[in-house]
Amino acid sequence: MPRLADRRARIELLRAAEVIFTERGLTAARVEDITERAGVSKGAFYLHFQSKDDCFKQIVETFVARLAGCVEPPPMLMEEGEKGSLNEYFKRVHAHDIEVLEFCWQNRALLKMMQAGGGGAPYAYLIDEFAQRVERQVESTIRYATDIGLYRRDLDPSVIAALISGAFDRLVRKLIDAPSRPDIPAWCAQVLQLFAQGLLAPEARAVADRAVTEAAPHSARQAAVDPPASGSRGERRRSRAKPT
Amino acid sequence: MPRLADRRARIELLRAAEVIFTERGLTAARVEDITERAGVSKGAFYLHFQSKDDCFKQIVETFVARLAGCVEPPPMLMEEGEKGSLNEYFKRVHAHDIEVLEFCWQNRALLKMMQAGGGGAPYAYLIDEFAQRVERQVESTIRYATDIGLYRRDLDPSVIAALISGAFDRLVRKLIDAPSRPDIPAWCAQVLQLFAQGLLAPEARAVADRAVTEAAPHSARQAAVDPPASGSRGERRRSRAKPT
Amino acid sequence: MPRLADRRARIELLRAAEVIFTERGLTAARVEDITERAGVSKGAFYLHFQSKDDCFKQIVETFVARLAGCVEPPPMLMEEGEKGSLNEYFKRVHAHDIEVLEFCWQNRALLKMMQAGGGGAPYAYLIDEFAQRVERQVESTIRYATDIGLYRRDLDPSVIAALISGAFDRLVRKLIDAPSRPDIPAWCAQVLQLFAQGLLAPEARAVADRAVTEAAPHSARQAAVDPPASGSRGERRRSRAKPT
Amino acid sequence: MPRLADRRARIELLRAAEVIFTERGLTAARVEDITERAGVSKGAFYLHFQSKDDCFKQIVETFVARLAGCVEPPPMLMEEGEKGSLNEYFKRVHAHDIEVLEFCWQNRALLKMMQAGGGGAPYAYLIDEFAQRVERQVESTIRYATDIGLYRRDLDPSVIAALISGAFDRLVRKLIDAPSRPDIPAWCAQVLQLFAQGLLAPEARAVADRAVTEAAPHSARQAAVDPPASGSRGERRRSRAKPT
DNA sequence: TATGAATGAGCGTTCATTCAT
DNA sequence: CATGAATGAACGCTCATTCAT
Repeated sequence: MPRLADRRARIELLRAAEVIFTERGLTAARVEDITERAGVSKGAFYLHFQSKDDCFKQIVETFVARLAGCVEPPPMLMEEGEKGSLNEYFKRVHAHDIEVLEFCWQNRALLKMMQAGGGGAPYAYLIDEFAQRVERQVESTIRYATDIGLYRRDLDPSVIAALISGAFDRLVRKLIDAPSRPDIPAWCAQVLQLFAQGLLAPEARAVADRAVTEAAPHSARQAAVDPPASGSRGERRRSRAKPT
Repeated sequence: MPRLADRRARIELLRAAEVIFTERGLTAARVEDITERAGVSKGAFYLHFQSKDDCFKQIVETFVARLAGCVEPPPMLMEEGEKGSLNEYFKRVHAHDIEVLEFCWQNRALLKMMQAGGGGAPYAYLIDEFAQRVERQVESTIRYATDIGLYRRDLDPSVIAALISGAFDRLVRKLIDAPSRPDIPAWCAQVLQLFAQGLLAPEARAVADRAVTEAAPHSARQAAVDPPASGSRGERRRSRAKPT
Repeated sequence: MPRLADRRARIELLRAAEVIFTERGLTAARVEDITERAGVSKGAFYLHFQSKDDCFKQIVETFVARLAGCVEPPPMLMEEGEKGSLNEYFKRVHAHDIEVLEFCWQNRALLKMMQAGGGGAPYAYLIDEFAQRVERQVESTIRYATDIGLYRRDLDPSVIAALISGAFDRLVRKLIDAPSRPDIPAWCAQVLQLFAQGLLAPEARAVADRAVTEAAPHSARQAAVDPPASGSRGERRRSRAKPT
Repeated sequence: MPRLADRRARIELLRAAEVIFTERGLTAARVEDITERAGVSKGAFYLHFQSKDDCFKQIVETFVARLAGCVEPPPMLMEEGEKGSLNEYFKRVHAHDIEVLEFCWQNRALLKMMQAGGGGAPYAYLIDEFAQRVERQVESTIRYATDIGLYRRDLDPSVIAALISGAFDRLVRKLIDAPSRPDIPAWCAQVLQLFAQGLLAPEARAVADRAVTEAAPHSARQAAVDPPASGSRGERRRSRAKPT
């Protein structure tokens, strides 16, 4: 038998590549930087990847797929109705937001690379595509909520979707740039707080009142100060993670 | 003082460099691409710039400075008070937003490059710095508005600032990716509509009611449908343009 | 104006490339060997050639074309007939052979490279093609001469063409390997002497008698010994210069 | 003594190497190509050969030795004299030619490689050396035949030897490029036919008449047409198999 | 012995920068 | 000032060879 395939090599290479691509971008990253960091020879790189581009693509595509899987979970839209269900819905949204941010936190190195536009033009599409997919997702949710009378009718779903997903995007950036793990649930509560009011139709506001606050009560940081403050909320499918 | 020939060459080079850097990023852009496009010799490039990096830096720094100048204009914070002044304030904010977006539209090529992370890691700081400056600006505005009782107290200014500037950032991206000039005032109206409700304190909402809708009445796209929809608003100092 | 294009560079590169390719073959030759020898930088090589292969191809193709031009000259086939014309024909053939060998002598470096199979498989076709073209040329001449009764009918033109062109090929090799310029006319006379007898039909031999000896009288080396020896000849159009 | 597995591997490697070297030449052939084709591991290659060059050398030297053994067999020069012996001699010569061509046909793959200059300059000597050895052999035979009055005195043995061995060389090339086994005896008959006339001294021609035709009667292709055609022959020791 | 993963020297090519004109 | 030929450091990738298993 040949020398046992060093299973660590591939993993070390991927880890090193993530870091190097993150630090320098695709073009400026040198294969040798990666192999040096991985502690393997230059040749070993080509045992695992066809080319530098291939390595980059593998990393990014794999990650985008995972990220999409994490973000996408159709947020089981609210089944209109009783106050209780709205409350439940907010809870689910909040939980999902937390999940997404947790995932981003775990993968902050890669996200940084992608945000840094690491691949240059030829790979930017991967990132833009993802961002747009999320944006469209948000948009369709808004349309639905508007149709059932939950959201205000004077909102342009396409513009609002951009604003919401952009907001969430920035939150992710803030997250991955944080030196130490922030209070993610609190952040997510802020997201709910901010958008609930802006989105809900006047009628809904009355009904949904409190729902938001109840859904995200642990708002650690900003101390659930003002109980009367909130207002309901019906959605906010913010998601977003994308970068660049 | 250099001759005319000089200035022409320099300008052509800068224009060409913008395009090439935009298309390929700093590393992948070749000096020859730039000089070819500019219609000058390769040597001429070094008559005007110390190096490729220098050229890139000049372009980006100049632009960031201009952008900052455009965005910054002290937001003449509201001088608390009468309803009228709040209305006035919203009008000013709206006008300013439009100005910023117009500027971005004019310079969309450069913005694209910057968003694409064109310079790679070594220059990302330029962009991040700008983004952070805007974010801090928004944050301090929020703090002020909170202090004077205009904004809800249960908001974490740092998180909210991120969300707002991220939202605006994404709007700018949407703008510069648009194939043809969109209805910028309408977009800005949407921004006001969305955030006003979420930010204002319950007390203020009553007072400021309508102010938003009045401030941005031409909301072309989303047809100022729902009059009762809005609510006042006190701020939103979002701005932001940054990328990457 | 830019530095004057060093017209010598290209020429030096071609000369150096000839030598290096000759010494090592296409694959083993290093671009740096060539540029070093030419006294220019490695980069300069790519100012004149697209790639190493391109350089090789240029050299070989150019040369093959010139060689073909030199060899081809339709040998104005004999217009059957009187002894005199046959004599004339031999003279022309002899003169043409000399011309071809002279050309080969002038370009012996290149020929060596080609004979050495310098280009490896991917370029061998250039050489084989040339060899085959010449062989077919010889073959059709033989057929013609056989048809008009000049050559023996018991010869297989395809086999004989191979033998004759192979013989000439080897002569060329001997020539280009010679340390100093040999007596080319004498060599060519030998060619005539050898093949005339073997090719001519018995009838023609009587008629053509002497023609060969008269056509190439200066047979320096082998001292025109035996006048009665020879016999006429009607052909020998072998030519050929070499392949692979 | 190595085991069976050994021998099998070695043989497979040699067979594969022959093919690969033939197809690509020494430099361009990759060890992996060879081991893949042989169905063994890359490491196995170095169990049998010191290096790629060593493998190439072994193949070529072995083959050249075998080829030399096949070609060389002193052609038991004619023992001057009676007509009968001349006839016999031609028969032996013809038989030997056939043998050589048969050998070449069997080993056409290797011959192709060698002709293609497979080894590049560093190994061309192997081939050139062989060609020269054959040429010298032919030359000395010619001298001998000239001395005993069999051949014309006006031939330059060195030049004629080149022509004859070159002719035979080309015949071998034609042979090994043939898609299917040609009529080797017929080809050899052509060789005799062509050179007999050109080489024999006038005196000998009368004596030896017919000998050639009788020696190679099966001249299938060119149908032993012309009985009066030939003339005797005393030599032709051409052989030769190839060079670079 | 056989395997094939690992190594690293080596080479083709690119391109920022220089400089003779 | 302008030009573009020349330079050479740098980098992606290949592949002969080694060696742990």
